[in-house]
Amino acid sequence: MLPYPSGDLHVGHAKNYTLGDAVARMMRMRGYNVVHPMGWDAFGLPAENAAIQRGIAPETWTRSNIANMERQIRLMGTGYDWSREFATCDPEYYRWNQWFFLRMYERGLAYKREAPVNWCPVDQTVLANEQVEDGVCWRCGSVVERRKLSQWFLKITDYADRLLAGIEQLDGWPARIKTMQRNWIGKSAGVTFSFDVEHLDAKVDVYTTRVDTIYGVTFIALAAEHPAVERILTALPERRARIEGFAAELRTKSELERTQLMEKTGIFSGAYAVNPLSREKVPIWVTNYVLADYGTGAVMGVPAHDDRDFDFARKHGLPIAQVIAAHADVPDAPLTAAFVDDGRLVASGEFSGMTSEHARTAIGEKLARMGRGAPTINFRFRDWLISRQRYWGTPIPMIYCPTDGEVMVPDAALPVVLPPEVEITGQGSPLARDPNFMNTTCPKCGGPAQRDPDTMDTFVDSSWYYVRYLDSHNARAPFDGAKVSPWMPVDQYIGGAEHAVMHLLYARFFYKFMIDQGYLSGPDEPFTRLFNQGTLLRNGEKMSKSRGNVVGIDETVDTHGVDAMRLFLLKAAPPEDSLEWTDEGIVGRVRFIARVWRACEPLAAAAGRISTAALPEIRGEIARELVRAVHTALKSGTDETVSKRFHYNTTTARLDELVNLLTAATRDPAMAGDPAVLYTVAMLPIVLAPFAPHLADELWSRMGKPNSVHLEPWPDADPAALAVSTITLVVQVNGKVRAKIETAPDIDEEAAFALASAEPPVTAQLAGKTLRKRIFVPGKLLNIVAN
RNA sequence: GGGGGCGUGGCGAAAUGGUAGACGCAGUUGCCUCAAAAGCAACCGAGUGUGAGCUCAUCUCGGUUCGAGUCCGAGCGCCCCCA
Repeated sequence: MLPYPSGDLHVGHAKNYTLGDAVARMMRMRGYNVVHPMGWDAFGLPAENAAIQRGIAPETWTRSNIANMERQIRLMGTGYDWSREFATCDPEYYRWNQWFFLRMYERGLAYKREAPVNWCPVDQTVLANEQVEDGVCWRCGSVVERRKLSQWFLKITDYADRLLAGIEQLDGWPARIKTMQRNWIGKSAGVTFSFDVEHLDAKVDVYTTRVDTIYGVTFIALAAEHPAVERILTALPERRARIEGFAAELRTKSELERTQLMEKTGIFSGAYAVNPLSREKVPIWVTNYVLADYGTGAVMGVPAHDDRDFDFARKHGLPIAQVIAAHADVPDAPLTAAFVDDGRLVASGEFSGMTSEHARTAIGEKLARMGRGAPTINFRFRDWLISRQRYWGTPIPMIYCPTDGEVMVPDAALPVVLPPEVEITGQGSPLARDPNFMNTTCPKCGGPAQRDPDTMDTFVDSSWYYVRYLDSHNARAPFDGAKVSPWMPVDQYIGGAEHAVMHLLYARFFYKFMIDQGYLSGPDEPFTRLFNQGTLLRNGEKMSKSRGNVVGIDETVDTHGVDAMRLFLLKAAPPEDSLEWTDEGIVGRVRFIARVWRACEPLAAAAGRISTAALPEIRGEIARELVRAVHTALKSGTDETVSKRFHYNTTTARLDELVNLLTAATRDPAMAGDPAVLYTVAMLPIVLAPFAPHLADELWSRMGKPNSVHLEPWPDADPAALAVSTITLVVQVNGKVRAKIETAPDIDEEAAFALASAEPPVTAQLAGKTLRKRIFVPGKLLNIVAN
């Protein structure tokens, strides 16, 4: 885990930690070597906001939050290995962010370019595409603006094919996360080809996946920022004022407004393009719904076969030419909506009559022979923009020299340390205002030079931390490949679905890079299994500070105790579901703990003297049921862990049944001193250990055991203990239950039928009917079919 | 619009083609107590019957099957992702 140290934890956080802790404890008890580390994703905006609002230095604020959160996480009884702890704001950690950046720079995977970027006006910084959700900032929710700035990017698109192909190997990941990643990467196969602009020595490249609709092009839509716009305006100066006005208005709009909210509008540029196949002249429009940095920034408008183009053509009175039909004949009725399915080509010259699929190949080849186009693979996602105009992050280790230009900070000069005393106002880049930081010397020529004033996206920090945990204190390298490789990949990753296309994509990219560079060896996917936890709700809403519905860990532990909190979080719902917090529900777990205590504590000393290596002597039915309940609970815990289903809500139900039986037995004078009772008391701490670690260890110590119960193995259930002497055989007539017979588990069909035939309800149902068939499920059911 | 998931008592849920509602919360009753709390015990889907029981019941309608909460198809509703 690498949580953000927000300061004060609520029971929603506890839900996540509790499941991981139960799994880790269970695996450890089952004999595995488990690394279960904890550290801090410590850089990020809230620390700067605290500095602005309360005048506390980001480092001070962060360190005090870490201290408090560590206290709370320890309070929860989690078994983390604290010797591996680090915070990403430690220079010993972030120097390796800088080191990775430089290695990527050397290989052309980190580059600087001016581009229209997402700008959050509230957080005063740029955002990566993954961090813009429905056009708003993922962190503060304000509408994101477009700005053109010079920024650092990591070339994640170089890994697009491998990131996509790798998803197929991730059998242990939820299908929905894999689908989200596939959609985000958004690979499409199409054709890029060019239209000539009439009377101008200019071309407009378009990319399309539907080149089969090329004869239906009735206009070309350009982004306002497209370079051809300027060429056209130079040739047609009388249009300049209107088009520049339109473009200027657009620049202030966000991507969200332009692509989804605003009506699709545009303005005729005055120029025409020539369809390379049909030689038809089509008008070129400047529009608001084509984005400059997506594809080629130009779209061929095919109103008959694209929804957006259809809307646009309707509004501006452009022709709608149908060139694909469900059948091979030309339709006579005009379209009332775009026909977006594949079909047969009509009115498409030599290609008429072909299927869409066939035509896409044929037309693509023709355009290629004409030297006008080429098949193109396009990806929806773009390179990862990592520059942030903020203070509390990893400084970008680059220097700008008037003579030598862009120069890397030499490895020996790392880390570039964040200066402690910087004024943070929330306006502009804080580091840019600090001359002591900014002014440096060029590593090449020794002359005066400037540092990069930006810091890295904090998702860089979390892209490789899981490897650092395996060699946390290495001062010479991010980690020693020989030391970490045997442990990687991570067997079980637990987290929420909110990371589907941010952290989980970045981390996969980073890991592939690390494998490629030989920093460590093994398969190039970092997380074998991923488990998505459901969210914790309160009054039907996600628990969060901003909604004001938080239930704190400290107050919950004060009132009800840690183990009760853990047990409730595990019991109330399966872990992948959302869970509604109720103050009444936890009371049930407090009662459970009290019942365990009342039943076990008086017998602990005696129980501590018996051996649990073998099953106890069974002296009666109560004893048999008790021992069976112990092993049923063991089996449930094992099954849920081995299957990776982690439905410990059902395991806690088995614990309830066990304790209910034990309570009854301890109140029964006939059971006083019974070996099965003592055996149950002795085994209970073991089956409780992963879930209620404090209660388990306290009982264990009352049993006189010198070591912790958490060093004990979790035994496999003993089949002899699970065996039953009688079963309930269900008797059905025509599929309906008519009788239940207590009988021996190994009863055969004939004997079962004989018994069933003696049951009055069965006889009544069979009266006057002919037997057709018998279905016998040994040990379970007999179904008699008759009519 | 496309793709995916979900729909079970008053509530959280269980049941991976074989007794629907385990376990817990809330509730009802009894024991204990001067009394209350706690604890312990019993009940706790609906209808009907004195009762053993019978009938109905897992969003709706179909289908497959000896048997469907579970598998298949259509619809309704909610949630998520992509447009």
